[in-house]
Amino acid sequence: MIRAAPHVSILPAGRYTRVIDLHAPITDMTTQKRRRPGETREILMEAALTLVGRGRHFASLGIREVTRQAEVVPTSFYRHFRNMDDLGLTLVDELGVVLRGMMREARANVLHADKLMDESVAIFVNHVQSNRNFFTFMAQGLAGESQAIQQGIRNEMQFFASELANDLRNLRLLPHLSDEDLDMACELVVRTVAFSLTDILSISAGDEEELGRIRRQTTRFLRMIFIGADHWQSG
Amino acid sequence: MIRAAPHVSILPAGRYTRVIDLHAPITDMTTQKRRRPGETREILMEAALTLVGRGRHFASLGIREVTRQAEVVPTSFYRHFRNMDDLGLTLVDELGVVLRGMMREARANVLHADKLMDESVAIFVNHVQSNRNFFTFMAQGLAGESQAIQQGIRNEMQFFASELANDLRNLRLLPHLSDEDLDMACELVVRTVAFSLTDILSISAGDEEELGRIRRQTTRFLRMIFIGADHWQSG
DNA sequence: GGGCTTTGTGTACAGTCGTTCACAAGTTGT
DNA sequence: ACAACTTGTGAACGACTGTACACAAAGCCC
Repeated sequence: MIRAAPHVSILPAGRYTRVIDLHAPITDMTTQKRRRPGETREILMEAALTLVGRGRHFASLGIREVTRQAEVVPTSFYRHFRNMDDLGLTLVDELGVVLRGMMREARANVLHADKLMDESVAIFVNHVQSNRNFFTFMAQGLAGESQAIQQGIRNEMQFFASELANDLRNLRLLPHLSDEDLDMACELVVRTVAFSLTDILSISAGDEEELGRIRRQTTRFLRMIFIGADHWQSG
Repeated sequence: MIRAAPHVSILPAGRYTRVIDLHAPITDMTTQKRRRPGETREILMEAALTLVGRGRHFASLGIREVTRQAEVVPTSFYRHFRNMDDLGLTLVDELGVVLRGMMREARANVLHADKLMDESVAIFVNHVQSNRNFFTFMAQGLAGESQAIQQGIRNEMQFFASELANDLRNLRLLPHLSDEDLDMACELVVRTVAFSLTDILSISAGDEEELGRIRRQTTRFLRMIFIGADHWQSG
Protein backbone atom coordinates (compact mmCIF):
# COMPACT_ATOMS: atom_id res chain seq x y z
CA MET A 1 0.00 0.00 0.00
CA ILE A 2 1.31 3.39 -0.91
CA ARG A 3 0.84 5.80 1.89
CA ALA A 4 1.27 9.49 1.69
CA ALA A 5 4.04 10.92 3.78
CA PRO A 6 2.95 11.77 7.30
CA HIS A 7 0.73 14.78 7.09
CA VAL A 8 2.29 17.94 8.41
CA SER A 9 -0.29 20.64 8.72
CA ILE A 10 0.99 24.12 8.08
CA LEU A 11 -2.27 25.78 8.88
CA PRO A 12 -3.33 25.83 12.51
CA ALA A 13 -5.94 23.27 13.33
CA GLY A 14 -9.26 24.97 13.10
CA ARG A 15 -11.76 26.42 10.73
CA TYR A 16 -10.77 26.89 7.13
CA THR A 17 -12.35 29.12 4.55
CA ARG A 18 -12.02 27.67 1.10
CA VAL A 19 -12.14 30.86 -0.92
CA ILE A 20 -12.14 34.44 0.20
CA ASP A 21 -15.18 36.00 -1.41
CA LEU A 22 -14.25 39.60 -2.11
CA HIS A 23 -17.81 40.43 -3.06
CA ALA A 24 -19.29 39.21 0.15
CA PRO A 25 -20.79 41.81 2.40
CA ILE A 26 -18.44 42.99 5.09
CA THR A 27 -19.01 40.74 8.02
CA ASP A 28 -17.15 39.43 10.98
CA MET A 29 -14.76 36.96 9.35
CA THR A 30 -14.26 35.04 12.55
CA THR A 31 -17.92 34.11 12.71
CA GLN A 32 -18.40 33.36 8.99
CA LYS A 33 -19.00 29.68 8.73
CA ARG A 34 -21.87 28.64 6.55
CA ARG A 35 -21.39 27.95 2.88
CA ARG A 36 -23.81 27.89 0.01
CA PRO A 37 -26.13 24.96 0.67
CA GLY A 38 -24.65 21.78 -0.76
CA GLU A 39 -21.33 23.47 -1.34
CA THR A 40 -19.37 21.38 1.14
CA ARG A 41 -20.89 18.31 -0.44
CA GLU A 42 -19.55 19.35 -3.81
CA ILE A 43 -16.20 20.24 -2.30
CA LEU A 44 -15.92 16.75 -0.85
CA MET A 45 -16.72 15.13 -4.18
CA GLU A 46 -14.27 17.41 -5.91
CA ALA A 47 -11.63 16.54 -3.34
CA ALA A 48 -12.10 12.84 -3.94
CA LEU A 49 -11.81 13.35 -7.67
CA THR A 50 -8.68 15.44 -7.20
CA LEU A 51 -7.04 12.65 -5.24
CA VAL A 52 -8.08 10.13 -7.87
CA GLY A 53 -6.68 12.37 -10.56
CA ARG A 54 -3.46 12.58 -8.58
CA GLY A 55 -2.96 8.86 -9.03
CA ARG A 56 -4.69 7.43 -6.01
CA HIS A 57 -7.25 4.68 -6.43
CA PHE A 58 -10.70 5.48 -5.20
CA ALA A 59 -10.86 2.22 -3.26
CA SER A 60 -7.88 3.25 -1.20
CA LEU A 61 -9.20 6.67 -0.23
CA GLY A 62 -10.27 7.27 3.33
CA ILE A 63 -12.71 9.69 4.83
CA ARG A 64 -10.02 11.63 6.64
CA GLU A 65 -7.95 11.89 3.52
CA VAL A 66 -10.80 13.31 1.51
CA THR A 67 -11.82 15.78 4.17
CA ARG A 68 -8.21 16.88 4.52
CA GLN A 69 -8.00 17.54 0.80
CA ALA A 70 -11.32 19.38 1.02
CA GLU A 71 -10.02 21.46 3.93
CA VAL A 72 -12.93 20.40 6.05
CA VAL A 73 -13.04 18.73 9.38
CA PRO A 74 -13.46 14.92 9.23
CA THR A 75 -16.79 14.95 11.04
CA SER A 76 -18.28 17.13 8.34
CA PHE A 77 -18.13 14.22 5.98
CA TYR A 78 -20.98 12.48 7.76
CA ARG A 79 -23.25 15.47 7.25
CA HIS A 80 -23.29 14.64 3.54
CA PHE A 81 -22.39 10.99 3.00
CA ARG A 82 -22.80 7.82 4.95
CA ASN A 83 -19.45 6.45 3.84
CA MET A 84 -17.06 6.46 0.89
CA ASP A 85 -19.26 4.13 -1.11
CA ASP A 86 -22.07 6.62 -0.81
CA LEU A 87 -19.82 9.36 -2.12
CA GLY A 88 -18.74 7.10 -4.97
CA LEU A 89 -22.31 6.46 -6.01
CA THR A 90 -22.96 10.19 -6.10
CA LEU A 91 -19.93 10.53 -8.33
CA VAL A 92 -21.39 7.93 -10.66
CA ASP A 93 -24.51 10.04 -10.93
CA GLU A 94 -22.47 13.07 -11.89
CA LEU A 95 -20.51 10.94 -14.30
CA GLY A 96 -23.81 10.26 -16.02
CA VAL A 97 -24.28 14.00 -16.44
CA VAL A 98 -20.84 14.32 -18.01
CA LEU A 99 -21.53 11.46 -20.40
CA ARG A 100 -24.86 12.93 -21.42
CA GLY A 101 -23.17 16.22 -22.13
CA MET A 102 -20.68 14.45 -24.34
CA MET A 103 -23.50 12.72 -26.17
CA ARG A 104 -25.30 15.98 -26.71
CA GLU A 105 -22.22 17.57 -28.16
CA ALA A 106 -21.66 14.61 -30.44
CA ARG A 107 -25.21 14.77 -31.69
CA ALA A 108 -24.92 18.47 -32.42
CA ASN A 109 -21.57 18.30 -34.20
CA VAL A 110 -21.52 15.02 -36.04
CA LEU A 111 -23.61 15.86 -39.05
CA HIS A 112 -21.78 14.16 -41.88
CA ALA A 113 -21.68 10.40 -41.87
CA ASP A 114 -18.34 10.31 -43.62
CA LYS A 115 -16.58 12.10 -40.79
CA LEU A 116 -18.64 10.45 -38.11
CA MET A 117 -15.89 8.47 -36.53
CA ASP A 118 -13.08 10.99 -36.62
CA GLU A 119 -15.28 13.64 -35.10
CA SER A 120 -16.79 11.38 -32.48
CA VAL A 121 -13.39 10.19 -31.35
CA ALA A 122 -12.16 13.77 -31.23
CA ILE A 123 -15.09 14.84 -29.10
CA PHE A 124 -14.50 11.91 -26.80
CA VAL A 125 -10.83 12.69 -26.41
CA ASN A 126 -11.59 16.31 -25.66
CA HIS A 127 -14.12 15.42 -23.02
CA VAL A 128 -11.70 13.03 -21.39
CA GLN A 129 -9.08 15.72 -21.24
CA SER A 130 -11.34 18.34 -19.76
CA ASN A 131 -12.84 15.91 -17.24
CA ARG A 132 -9.78 13.81 -16.65
CA ASN A 133 -10.50 13.05 -13.02
CA PHE A 134 -14.04 11.98 -13.71
CA PHE A 135 -12.97 9.58 -16.38
CA THR A 136 -10.19 8.23 -14.24
CA PHE A 137 -12.78 7.49 -11.60
CA MET A 138 -14.85 5.75 -14.26
CA ALA A 139 -11.97 3.59 -15.43
CA GLN A 140 -11.16 2.62 -11.86
CA GLY A 141 -14.74 1.84 -11.03
CA LEU A 142 -15.12 -0.71 -13.80
CA ALA A 143 -13.05 -3.15 -11.77
CA GLY A 144 -13.44 -1.42 -8.45
CA GLU A 145 -14.16 -2.60 -4.97
CA SER A 146 -17.78 -1.60 -4.68
CA GLN A 147 -20.25 -3.74 -6.57
CA ALA A 148 -22.73 -0.88 -6.56
CA ILE A 149 -20.35 1.59 -8.17
CA GLN A 150 -19.29 -1.02 -10.67
CA GLN A 151 -22.89 -1.68 -11.63
CA GLY A 152 -23.62 2.02 -11.83
CA ILE A 153 -20.84 2.66 -14.31
CA ARG A 154 -21.86 -0.39 -16.27
CA ASN A 155 -25.39 0.96 -16.50
CA GLU A 156 -24.14 4.30 -17.74
CA MET A 157 -22.20 2.56 -20.46
CA GLN A 158 -25.17 0.49 -21.53
CA PHE A 159 -27.37 3.53 -21.63
CA PHE A 160 -24.79 5.24 -23.78
CA ALA A 161 -24.67 2.25 -26.11
CA SER A 162 -28.43 2.13 -26.50
CA GLU A 163 -28.59 5.85 -27.24
CA LEU A 164 -25.89 5.39 -29.83
CA ALA A 165 -27.92 2.61 -31.40
CA ASN A 166 -30.93 4.90 -31.57
CA ASP A 167 -28.92 7.59 -33.29
CA LEU A 168 -27.54 5.16 -35.83
CA ARG A 169 -31.03 3.90 -36.50
CA ASN A 170 -32.26 7.40 -37.14
CA LEU A 171 -29.33 8.15 -39.40
CA ARG A 172 -30.21 5.04 -41.41
CA LEU A 173 -26.66 3.78 -41.14
CA LEU A 174 -26.39 0.00 -41.04
CA PRO A 175 -30.04 -0.34 -42.06
CA HIS A 176 -29.90 -4.07 -42.63
CA LEU A 177 -29.03 -4.85 -39.01
CA SER A 178 -31.71 -6.10 -36.70
CA ASP A 179 -32.29 -4.08 -33.55
CA GLU A 180 -30.54 -6.72 -31.54
CA ASP A 181 -27.52 -6.84 -33.78
CA LEU A 182 -27.26 -3.08 -33.87
CA ASP A 183 -27.36 -2.98 -30.08
CA MET A 184 -24.59 -5.53 -30.02
CA ALA A 185 -22.42 -3.56 -32.40
CA CYS A 186 -22.91 -0.39 -30.39
CA GLU A 187 -22.04 -2.18 -27.19
CA LEU A 188 -18.80 -3.26 -28.83
CA VAL A 189 -18.12 0.29 -29.93
CA VAL A 190 -18.66 1.67 -26.46
CA ARG A 191 -16.40 -0.95 -24.93
CA THR A 192 -13.68 -0.24 -27.41
CA VAL A 193 -13.84 3.45 -26.70
CA ALA A 194 -13.88 2.77 -22.97
CA PHE A 195 -10.71 0.79 -23.31
CA SER A 196 -9.09 3.62 -25.23
CA LEU A 197 -9.98 5.70 -22.23
CA THR A 198 -7.46 3.79 -20.17
CA ASP A 199 -4.89 4.43 -22.89
CA ILE A 200 -5.48 8.15 -22.71
CA LEU A 201 -5.29 8.17 -18.95
CA SER A 202 -2.06 6.24 -18.90
CA ILE A 203 -0.12 8.84 -20.87
CA SER A 204 0.98 12.11 -19.38
CA ALA A 205 -1.46 14.95 -19.74
CA GLY A 206 0.29 16.96 -22.42
CA ASP A 207 1.72 14.28 -24.68
CA GLU A 208 0.11 15.33 -27.96
CA GLU A 209 2.09 12.89 -30.04
CA GLU A 210 1.01 9.84 -28.10
CA LEU A 211 -2.50 11.23 -27.92
CA GLY A 212 -2.63 11.42 -31.70
CA ARG A 213 -1.53 7.81 -31.88
CA ILE A 214 -4.34 6.76 -29.57
CA ARG A 215 -6.84 8.83 -31.52
CA ARG A 216 -5.79 7.18 -34.77
CA GLN A 217 -5.83 3.71 -33.28
CA THR A 218 -9.27 4.18 -31.78
CA THR A 219 -10.62 5.46 -35.08
CA ARG A 220 -9.23 2.44 -36.87
CA PHE A 221 -10.77 0.14 -34.28
CA LEU A 222 -14.14 1.73 -34.80
CA ARG A 223 -13.78 1.62 -38.55
CA MET A 224 -13.05 -2.08 -38.43
CA ILE A 225 -16.07 -2.69 -36.22
CA PHE A 226 -18.30 -0.73 -38.57
CA ILE A 227 -17.05 -2.64 -41.57
CA GLY A 228 -17.80 -5.82 -39.67
CA ALA A 229 -21.26 -4.57 -38.81
CA ASP A 230 -21.82 -3.54 -42.41
CA HIS A 231 -21.09 -7.06 -43.66
CA TRP A 232 -22.81 -8.75 -40.77
CA GLN A 233 -25.50 -11.23 -41.46
CA SER A 234 -27.52 -12.27 -38.49
CA GLY A 235 -27.86 -15.88 -37.49
CA MET B 1 -13.41 3.11 2.34
CA ILE B 2 -14.76 -0.25 3.31
CA ARG B 3 -13.03 -1.61 6.31
CA ALA B 4 -13.27 -5.13 7.60
CA ALA B 5 -14.73 -5.57 11.01
CA PRO B 6 -12.15 -5.24 13.77
CA HIS B 7 -9.99 -8.30 13.71
CA VAL B 8 -10.51 -10.64 16.59
CA SER B 9 -7.78 -13.22 16.74
CA ILE B 10 -8.89 -16.57 18.03
CA LEU B 11 -5.46 -18.08 17.90
CA PRO B 12 -2.94 -16.91 20.47
CA ALA B 13 -0.43 -14.44 19.13
CA GLY B 14 2.58 -16.40 18.09
CA ARG B 15 3.88 -18.80 15.52
CA TYR B 16 1.44 -20.37 13.13
CA THR B 17 1.86 -23.51 11.11
CA ARG B 18 -0.02 -23.30 7.84
CA VAL B 19 -0.76 -26.98 7.38
CA ILE B 20 -0.10 -29.88 9.63
CA ASP B 21 1.97 -32.30 7.60
CA LEU B 22 1.08 -35.75 8.84
CA HIS B 23 3.88 -37.33 6.83
CA ALA B 24 6.58 -35.16 8.28
CA PRO B 25 9.16 -36.94 10.39
CA ILE B 26 8.41 -36.81 14.07
CA THR B 27 10.16 -33.75 15.37
CA ASP B 28 9.78 -31.28 18.16
CA MET B 29 6.80 -29.25 16.91
CA THR B 30 7.73 -26.30 19.07
CA THR B 31 11.01 -25.78 17.26
CA GLN B 32 9.74 -26.43 13.71
CA LYS B 33 9.98 -23.15 11.91
CA ARG B 34 11.59 -23.22 8.52
CA ARG B 35 9.52 -23.73 5.44
CA ARG B 36 10.48 -24.81 1.97
CA PRO B 37 12.59 -21.99 0.58
CA GLY B 38 10.38 -19.42 -1.09
CA GLU B 39 7.27 -20.93 0.39
CA THR B 40 6.35 -17.99 2.57
CA ARG B 41 6.82 -15.77 -0.42
CA GLU B 42 4.26 -17.79 -2.32
CA ILE B 43 1.95 -17.84 0.66
CA LEU B 44 2.03 -14.07 0.79
CA MET B 45 1.21 -13.76 -2.89
CA GLU B 46 -1.54 -16.29 -2.52
CA ALA B 47 -2.92 -14.40 0.45
CA ALA B 48 -3.04 -11.16 -1.51
CA LEU B 49 -4.84 -12.92 -4.35
CA THR B 50 -7.28 -14.46 -1.91
CA LEU B 51 -8.17 -11.05 -0.53
CA VAL B 52 -8.55 -9.67 -4.04
CA GLY B 53 -10.76 -12.59 -4.94
CA ARG B 54 -12.82 -11.88 -1.86
CA GLY B 55 -13.77 -8.51 -3.29
CA ARG B 56 -11.06 -6.24 -1.98
CA HIS B 57 -9.16 -4.01 -4.34
CA PHE B 58 -5.45 -4.59 -4.49
CA ALA B 59 -4.76 -0.90 -4.04
CA SER B 60 -6.50 -0.93 -0.70
CA LEU B 61 -4.60 -3.89 0.72
CA GLY B 62 -2.10 -3.31 3.47
CA ILE B 63 0.94 -5.24 4.52
CA ARG B 64 -0.52 -6.22 7.84
CA GLU B 65 -3.71 -7.38 6.22
CA VAL B 66 -1.88 -9.63 3.78
CA THR B 67 0.38 -11.11 6.41
CA ARG B 68 -2.63 -11.71 8.63
CA GLN B 69 -4.33 -13.63 5.82
CA ALA B 70 -1.09 -15.51 5.22
CA GLU B 71 -0.84 -16.36 8.92
CA VAL B 72 2.58 -14.87 9.12
CA VAL B 73 3.97 -12.16 11.30
CA PRO B 74 3.93 -8.67 9.69
CA THR B 75 7.69 -8.26 9.76
CA SER B 76 8.11 -11.38 7.66
CA PHE B 77 6.70 -9.48 4.72
CA TYR B 78 9.88 -7.45 4.37
CA ARG B 79 11.98 -10.60 4.01
CA HIS B 80 10.36 -11.12 0.61
CA PHE B 81 8.99 -7.82 -0.69
CA ARG B 82 9.93 -4.21 -0.31
CA ASN B 83 6.31 -3.06 -0.29
CA MET B 84 2.93 -3.92 -1.74
CA ASP B 85 3.88 -2.59 -5.14
CA ASP B 86 6.75 -5.04 -5.25
CA LEU B 87 4.39 -7.89 -4.45
CA GLY B 88 2.05 -6.66 -7.15
CA LEU B 89 4.78 -6.70 -9.76
CA THR B 90 5.62 -10.26 -8.83
CA LEU B 91 1.97 -11.12 -9.30
CA VAL B 92 2.10 -9.58 -12.76
CA ASP B 93 4.98 -11.90 -13.60
CA GLU B 94 2.97 -14.90 -12.50
CA LEU B 95 0.01 -13.58 -14.43
CA GLY B 96 2.20 -13.80 -17.50
CA VAL B 97 2.76 -17.47 -16.78
CA VAL B 98 -0.98 -18.04 -16.52
CA LEU B 99 -1.61 -16.25 -19.80
CA ARG B 100 1.09 -18.24 -21.57
CA GLY B 101 -0.49 -21.43 -20.31
CA MET B 102 -3.79 -20.34 -21.73
CA MET B 103 -2.17 -19.55 -25.05
CA ARG B 104 -0.52 -22.94 -25.15
CA GLU B 105 -3.79 -24.69 -24.53
CA ALA B 106 -5.50 -22.65 -27.21
CA ARG B 107 -2.80 -23.50 -29.72
CA ALA B 108 -3.08 -27.18 -28.94
CA ASN B 109 -6.86 -27.38 -29.10
CA VAL B 110 -7.94 -24.92 -31.73
CA LEU B 111 -7.23 -26.89 -34.85
CA HIS B 112 -10.21 -26.10 -37.04
CA ALA B 113 -10.61 -22.58 -38.26
CA ASP B 114 -14.36 -22.84 -38.35
CA LYS B 115 -14.61 -23.43 -34.64
CA LEU B 116 -11.76 -21.12 -33.80
CA MET B 117 -13.75 -18.51 -31.99
CA ASP B 118 -16.11 -20.69 -30.01
CA GLU B 119 -13.28 -22.83 -28.78
CA SER B 120 -10.99 -19.94 -27.97
CA VAL B 121 -13.67 -18.17 -26.00
CA ALA B 122 -14.47 -21.39 -24.16
CA ILE B 123 -10.83 -21.88 -23.24
CA PHE B 124 -10.62 -18.31 -22.06
CA VAL B 125 -13.71 -18.61 -19.92
CA ASN B 126 -12.43 -21.81 -18.37
CA HIS B 127 -9.10 -20.27 -17.52
CA VAL B 128 -10.78 -17.29 -15.94
CA GLN B 129 -12.87 -19.55 -13.80
CA SER B 130 -9.99 -21.67 -12.63
CA ASN B 131 -7.76 -18.65 -11.98
CA ARG B 132 -10.44 -16.26 -10.89
CA ASN B 133 -8.31 -14.35 -8.40
CA PHE B 134 -5.49 -13.85 -10.85
CA PHE B 135 -7.78 -12.44 -13.47
CA THR B 136 -9.50 -10.23 -10.94
CA PHE B 137 -6.11 -8.84 -10.09
CA MET B 138 -5.49 -8.28 -13.79
CA ALA B 139 -8.77 -6.44 -14.29
CA GLN B 140 -8.07 -4.24 -11.27
CA GLY B 141 -4.54 -3.50 -12.37
CA LEU B 142 -5.58 -2.10 -15.72
CA ALA B 143 -6.77 1.05 -13.99
CA GLY B 144 -4.89 0.54 -10.79
CA GLU B 145 -2.87 2.76 -8.55
CA SER B 146 0.61 1.66 -9.50
CA GLN B 147 1.88 2.83 -12.85
CA ALA B 148 4.34 -0.04 -12.92
CA ILE B 149 1.71 -2.72 -12.43
CA GLN B 150 -0.50 -1.05 -14.96
CA GLN B 151 2.28 -1.04 -17.51
CA GLY B 152 3.16 -4.62 -16.72
CA ILE B 153 -0.34 -5.86 -17.41
CA ARG B 154 -0.51 -3.75 -20.53
CA ASN B 155 2.69 -5.36 -21.75
CA GLU B 156 1.33 -8.83 -21.13
CA MET B 157 -1.71 -7.98 -23.19
CA GLN B 158 0.35 -6.63 -26.03
CA PHE B 159 2.53 -9.70 -26.02
CA PHE B 160 -0.57 -11.82 -26.14
CA ALA B 161 -1.90 -9.80 -29.07
CA SER B 162 1.34 -10.13 -31.03
CA GLU B 163 1.45 -13.88 -30.45
CA LEU B 164 -2.12 -14.12 -31.63
CA ALA B 165 -1.15 -12.21 -34.76
CA ASN B 166 1.67 -14.65 -35.39
CA ASP B 167 -0.67 -17.59 -35.08
CA LEU B 168 -3.17 -16.08 -37.45
CA ARG B 169 -0.40 -15.40 -39.92
CA ASN B 170 0.72 -19.00 -39.78
CA LEU B 171 -2.82 -20.23 -40.20
CA ARG B 172 -3.13 -18.07 -43.32
CA LEU B 173 -6.31 -16.53 -42.03
CA LEU B 174 -6.81 -12.94 -43.09
CA PRO B 175 -3.97 -13.26 -45.63
CA HIS B 176 -4.64 -9.95 -47.32
CA LEU B 177 -3.96 -7.92 -44.16
CA SER B 178 -0.65 -6.17 -43.79
CA ASP B 179 1.37 -7.01 -40.70
CA GLU B 180 0.43 -3.72 -39.18
CA ASP B 181 -3.28 -4.15 -39.82
CA LEU B 182 -3.23 -7.68 -38.51
CA ASP B 183 -1.55 -6.48 -35.34
CA MET B 184 -4.23 -3.86 -35.00
CA ALA B 185 -7.03 -6.36 -35.41
CA CYS B 186 -5.49 -8.67 -32.82
CA GLU B 187 -5.09 -5.82 -30.40
CA LEU B 188 -8.79 -5.13 -30.78
CA VAL B 189 -9.58 -8.77 -30.21
CA VAL B 190 -7.53 -8.92 -27.04
CA ARG B 191 -9.12 -5.76 -25.69
CA THR B 192 -12.58 -7.07 -26.39
CA VAL B 193 -11.83 -10.29 -24.60
CA ALA B 194 -10.29 -8.38 -21.71
CA PHE B 195 -13.45 -6.38 -21.34
CA SER B 196 -15.49 -9.56 -21.31
CA LEU B 197 -13.25 -10.57 -18.44
CA THR B 198 -14.82 -7.87 -16.31
CA ASP B 199 -18.22 -9.20 -17.30
CA ILE B 200 -17.34 -12.67 -16.13
CA LEU B 201 -15.92 -11.40 -12.87
CA SER B 202 -18.97 -9.31 -12.13
CA ILE B 203 -21.33 -12.27 -12.07
CA SER B 204 -21.44 -14.75 -9.25
CA ALA B 205 -19.16 -17.72 -9.63
CA GLY B 206 -21.69 -20.39 -10.46
CA ASP B 207 -24.17 -18.54 -12.65
CA GLU B 208 -24.03 -20.76 -15.72
CA GLU B 209 -26.88 -19.04 -17.47
CA GLU B 210 -25.33 -15.60 -17.32
CA LEU B 211 -21.98 -17.12 -18.19
CA GLY B 212 -23.42 -18.59 -21.34
CA ARG B 213 -24.79 -15.19 -22.28
CA ILE B 214 -21.36 -13.63 -21.88
CA ARG B 215 -19.76 -16.42 -23.85
CA ARG B 216 -22.21 -15.91 -26.69
CA GLN B 217 -21.83 -12.15 -26.64
CA THR B 218 -18.05 -12.35 -26.70
CA THR B 219 -18.12 -14.78 -29.59
CA ARG B 220 -20.36 -12.46 -31.54
CA PHE B 221 -18.07 -9.54 -30.80
CA LEU B 222 -15.12 -11.48 -32.11
CA ARG B 223 -17.02 -12.63 -35.16
CA MET B 224 -17.91 -9.07 -36.02
CA ILE B 225 -14.31 -7.97 -35.64
CA PHE B 226 -13.13 -10.80 -37.88
CA ILE B 227 -15.68 -9.94 -40.53
CA GLY B 228 -14.45 -6.36 -40.33
CA ALA B 229 -10.87 -7.52 -40.65
CA ASP B 230 -11.79 -9.75 -43.56
CA HIS B 231 -13.25 -6.82 -45.49
CA TRP B 232 -10.61 -4.38 -44.37
CA GLN B 233 -8.68 -2.48 -46.95
CA SER B 234 -5.68 -0.65 -45.65
CA GLY B 235 -5.28 3.05 -46.18
C1' DG C 1 32.37 -27.81 14.60
C1' DG C 2 32.22 -22.82 13.74
C1' DG C 3 31.01 -18.95 11.34
C1' DC C 4 27.81 -16.67 7.91
C1' DT C 5 23.53 -15.94 5.82
C1' DT C 6 18.70 -16.31 5.50
C1' DT C 7 14.29 -16.45 7.45
C1' DG C 8 10.81 -15.97 11.09
C1' DT C 9 9.59 -13.78 15.61
C1' DG C 10 8.26 -10.39 19.26
C1' DT C 11 8.19 -5.80 20.82
C1' DA C 12 7.69 -1.17 20.15
C1' DC C 13 6.59 3.48 18.30
C1' DA C 14 4.48 7.14 16.23
C1' DG C 15 1.06 8.20 13.16
C1' DT C 16 -3.56 7.46 10.81
C1' DC C 17 -7.93 5.53 10.66
C1' DG C 18 -13.34 5.60 11.25
C1' DT C 19 -16.62 7.05 14.27
C1' DT C 20 -19.06 9.16 18.36
C1' DC C 21 -20.40 13.02 21.00
C1' DA C 22 -21.62 17.52 22.72
C1' DC C 23 -21.67 22.04 21.30
C1' DA C 24 -21.71 26.44 18.48
C1' DA C 25 -23.35 29.08 14.74
C1' DG C 26 -26.12 30.03 11.11
C1' DT C 27 -30.84 29.26 8.47
C1' DT C 28 -35.62 28.63 8.19
C1' DG C 29 -40.37 28.65 9.64
C1' DT C 30 -43.86 30.83 12.26
C1' DA D 1 -38.77 36.90 18.34
C1' DC D 2 -38.21 32.40 19.28
C1' DA D 3 -38.06 27.56 18.31
C1' DA D 4 -36.60 23.79 15.21
C1' DC D 5 -33.42 22.32 12.06
C1' DT D 6 -29.15 22.02 9.54
C1' DT D 7 -24.35 22.38 9.14
C1' DG D 8 -19.57 22.90 10.86
C1' DT D 9 -16.37 22.20 14.86
C1' DG D 10 -13.09 20.17 18.27
C1' DA D 11 -11.85 16.65 21.32
C1' DA D 12 -11.65 11.97 22.20
C1' DC D 13 -11.80 6.81 21.71
C1' DG D 14 -9.86 2.41 20.40
C1' DA D 15 -8.23 -0.01 16.62
C1' DC D 16 -5.18 -0.46 12.94
C1' DT D 17 -1.22 1.08 10.14
C1' DG D 18 3.88 0.81 8.23
C1' DT D 19 8.23 0.19 9.76
C1' DA D 20 12.55 -0.35 12.82
C1' DC D 21 15.19 -3.17 15.75
C1' DA D 22 17.21 -6.96 18.22
C1' DC D 23 17.08 -11.70 18.68
C1' DA D 24 16.42 -16.81 17.70
C1' DA D 25 16.47 -20.78 14.85
C1' DA D 26 17.73 -23.19 10.81
C1' DG D 27 20.43 -24.05 6.53
C1' DC D 28 24.95 -23.48 4.10
C1' DC D 29 29.97 -23.36 3.41
C1' DC D 30 34.56 -24.46 4.92
